[in-house]
Amino acid sequence: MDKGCGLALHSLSNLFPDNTSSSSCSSTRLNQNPNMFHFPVSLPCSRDDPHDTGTGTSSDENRLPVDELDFFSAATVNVKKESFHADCARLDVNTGLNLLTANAGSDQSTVDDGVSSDVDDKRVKNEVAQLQVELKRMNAENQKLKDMVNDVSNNYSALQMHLVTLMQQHQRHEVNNLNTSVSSRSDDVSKGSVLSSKSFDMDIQINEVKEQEASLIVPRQFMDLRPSGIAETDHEPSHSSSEERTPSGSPPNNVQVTSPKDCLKTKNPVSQLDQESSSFRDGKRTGREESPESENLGRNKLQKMNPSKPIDQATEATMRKARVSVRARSEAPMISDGCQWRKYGQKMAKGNPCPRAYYRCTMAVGCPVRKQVQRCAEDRTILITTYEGNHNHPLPPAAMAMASTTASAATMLLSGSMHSGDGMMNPNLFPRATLPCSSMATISASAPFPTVTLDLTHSPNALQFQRPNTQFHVPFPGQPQNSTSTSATQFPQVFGQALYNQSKFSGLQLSQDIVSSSQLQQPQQSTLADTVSAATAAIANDPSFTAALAAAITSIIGGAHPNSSSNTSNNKNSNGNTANSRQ
DNA sequence: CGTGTTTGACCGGCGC
DNA sequence: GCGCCGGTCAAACACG
Repeated sequence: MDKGCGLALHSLSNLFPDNTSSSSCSSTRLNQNPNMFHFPVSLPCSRDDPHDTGTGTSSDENRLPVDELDFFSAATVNVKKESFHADCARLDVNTGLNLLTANAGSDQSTVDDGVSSDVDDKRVKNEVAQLQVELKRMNAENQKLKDMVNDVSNNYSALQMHLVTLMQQHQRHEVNNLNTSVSSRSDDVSKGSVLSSKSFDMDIQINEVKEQEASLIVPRQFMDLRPSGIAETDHEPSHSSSEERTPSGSPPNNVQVTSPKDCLKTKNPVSQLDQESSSFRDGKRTGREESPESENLGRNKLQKMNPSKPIDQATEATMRKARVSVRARSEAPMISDGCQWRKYGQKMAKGNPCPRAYYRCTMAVGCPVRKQVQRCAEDRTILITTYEGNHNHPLPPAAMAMASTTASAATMLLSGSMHSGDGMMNPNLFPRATLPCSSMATISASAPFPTVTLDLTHSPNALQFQRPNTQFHVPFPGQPQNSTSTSATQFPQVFGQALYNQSKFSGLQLSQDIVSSSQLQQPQQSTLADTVSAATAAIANDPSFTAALAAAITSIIGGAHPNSSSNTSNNKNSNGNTANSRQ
C-alpha cells in the first residue's frame, strides 16, 4: 500500500475538514460546495474512479479535470481503498511546476520527517527559484504580447482608414458611371469646397450605388469608427423618417418596426427627395420630417414598451447622444470642417449671452449629424462647436479629419458603456476627467449628454513641446482662456486616430488594472467611469499619443486657415446676439 | 425661383 | 402639476 502517498494526501485533506468525507467523490459535491478550492490540478495517478470512464492505466486518461474532481476527498478515498497503486502522487499546478511532490513508492520521507526534511527544503527552494525565473519569463512574454496587440491595433486602424478611402473612390467611380453629369462635382467634394444645392444629385446617386452594391458595402462602422453592433444607429433615422412620413400624416412619434422591405422601398432617392421637399413645403407637424431626436424619443418609448431589446436600443441612443465638443479660437462664424451644414435653429442658451446655432448635415439625405455652434461666454473669440452623431454617407477628404476625430472621441467616450452591466449609462456618474494633455481633451458628465471636449484654444506651439501637466482644466463656458490667437479650423486625422487607439486598446487594457487595483466607491455603477479613467491614464502613459498630438498640431499650424483670414471683418459682434454671418 | 436663414412656436425632459 | 430649458420645426423672409 502506498502509505506515503496516502498520508501526504491525508495531511492535505485534513487541512479542509469539510472534505474529509470518505464516501463522497463526485463532481456534484464540488458543485454543492461553492467554497471549494478550484485548483487546476491534475493527478497523474492511476486510480479507480466511478466517474472515470478510462481504463485507469494511462496517466493522461486519468488526468482529471479539476471540475470533475473533489480533489482532496477523492484522493483520500482512493488512497484508502485498495486500488490506489500509483508510484507517484504529484500535484501539477498549471504552471507546469511541481509544487508538491510525494514520492510514495521509493521513500518514506514524507512520513519520516526527520532526515529528509532538509532535502525537501532544498527541493522547495529550487522550485521557488524556478518559479521566479518562470514568472519573469512569462512577464517578458506578456509584455511582448502587449506590444504585438498594440501593433496590430495600429495596423488595423490604418487599414480602416485606407478602406474608407478606397470605398469612397469606388463609390465615386460608380457614380461617374451612372451619371456623368455629376462627375465634375466629385472634385469639388474632394476639395472640400462648398457644394451647391444641386449636389443632392450626387448624394442620391451615391445612395443608389450603395443599394446596388449592398452586398459589397463594408460595415459602416469602418467609416464611423464605432464598435460593431451599433453601427446601424445612424442609418435608421432616414429609414424611419421616410417610413413615418406617410401620406396620411401619421403622428410623428408613432414609431413602428421597419421591415427590410420597407427600408429598401423608402431608400428610393427620388422619394426621399420628394419627401424631404414636402417636409419643407407642407407645414403642419403631422407631416413633418421625423428628426433623429424625435426618433430617439420614439425609440425610447418603444423601448419602454418592448423591454426585450433594451440593451441594443439603449446603446444606440447613448451613442447617438454622445457629443464631441471642439473649442477652437476662430473669428469665423463657423469652423470649416468640410461638411455641408444647414442652419435650422437658433436659441439663446441660459448662461451665455451668445446665441447657440443649430446645424444639421446636408451632405446626404437623412444624415443624423447635428452640430451646435456657440461662442464662449467669457471669451467670444472661442468658438464652441459640438458635434452629435455620425455621418451615414461618404465624406470628402476635407471632412474626414473632423469626422474621424469626433467619431473617435465619441467612441472613446462610450467605449465603456457597451460593457456596463445594464447597458445603460448614467452621465451623472461620469466623472469630469481631464486628459493629460490638459488643454486638449476633457470628458464631462456635467453636461446633459456625455461629452468629450477637444480644446484647441491653446497655443499649438506650446502644446507641441509642453509636457502634459496635471492641472484640471475645465474648458467650458465660464472659464477664461489664455492663448494666442490661433484659429484651428482643420483637424488632422491622426488626432482622432490616436484617441481611438488609446480608447480601444490601451485604455481598456488599463481599465482592468485600474479597477482591480483601486476599487472605486461604486463599483457596480462605475464601469463607464472606469473606462474614462482608463482612457485618461492610457493616454497619459502612452508617449505615442503625445507624438500623435504633436503631429496633429504641426498639421494645424501648417494647414490653411480658411476662416481666419477671410472673416476678420466679421468678428466681434458688438452686441453678441448673433453668431451668424448673415445677421 | 431656388435655397438658405430667421424666429416664434411647439414639444419633451427634467427638476421642484 | 407646473415651469424652465434645450432642441426642433416650419412659415416667413432674404438673397442671388
